[in-house]
Amino acid sequence: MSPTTVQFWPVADYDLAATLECGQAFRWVRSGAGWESVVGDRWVRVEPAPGGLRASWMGDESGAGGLCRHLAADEALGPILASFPDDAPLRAAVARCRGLRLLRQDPWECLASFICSSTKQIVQIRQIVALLAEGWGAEVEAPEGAVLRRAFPTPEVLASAGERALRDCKLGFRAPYLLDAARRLGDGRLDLGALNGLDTPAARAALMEIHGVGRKIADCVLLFAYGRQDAFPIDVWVRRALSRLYFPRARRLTAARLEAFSQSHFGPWSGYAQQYLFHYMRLEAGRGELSGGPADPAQGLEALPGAGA
DNA sequence: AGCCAGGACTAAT
DNA sequence: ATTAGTCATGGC
Repeated sequence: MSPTTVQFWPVADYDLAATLECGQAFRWVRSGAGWESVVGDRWVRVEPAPGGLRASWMGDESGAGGLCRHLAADEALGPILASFPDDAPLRAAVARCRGLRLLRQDPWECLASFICSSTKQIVQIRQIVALLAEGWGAEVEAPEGAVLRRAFPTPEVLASAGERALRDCKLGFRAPYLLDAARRLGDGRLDLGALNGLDTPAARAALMEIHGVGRKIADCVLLFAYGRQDAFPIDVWVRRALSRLYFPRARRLTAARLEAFSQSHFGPWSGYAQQYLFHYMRLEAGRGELSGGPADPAQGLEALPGAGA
């Protein structure tokens, strides 16, 4: 059995490695010259091709539009990068990972994944998400030799999973958090579709009603699943980037100060700028080792350009 | 062996 | 309104 549909999308400025391995999504695995995953209920493979991307998947052509939008291969990146403030940190970040794009993810999968993410390394988040899919995901049609063959579990099936079973997926103290989210979707206390009709502060507040979802995780969901560019997740890496690159002399930076700066400095595509800074910081500090992270994050940052340079 | 990880919650100032 | 302690787990 082999993929039944192959599609080419012409697109400039698309870096698959940066896009699929920058820590916004956790179910893409390298496969030869490309990557494979399960998007929705469809097994998918994507690889770079001259002048664009080549995608293949199981099933007919009906999924083409959705997959193209999911990958943000229908969006021109040039105007986005041109909107960034012309400062040294962003020039360096864009030079390092130009072609990184923000995916348009499924809200539930994104929310559940980032609930699993708190104080976890990206490699561990990937492992947790894989265990959840193996345990409760529906099988999908996949070619011979495919690594991923299950969809991400629905909220209904996870709501019925016991906390004990979830803890066995390395979730630890996050297990009841994930259960709370799944149950709120199941009984209608939270409607992820309805968030589209809310402004970002209201949508953020709705997400933060979930036990285990604070400002940072809510902003990840708003940016990665809802495309809200006014969501600017500040985690340890982004905090490090803002402190080191934009406030090198400040002794103590409050969260409120960083938030105000993030909202005022980066322009209409600030969410994109955030992800460029995040990925750039990890590339530099980790010297290319994306999965494990650096032994000493403080090392190797002296050469990074600051805003005043 | 000790520190860190795409945090958030709770209780105590 | 800030701050410390706590929560699992694994990589380095």
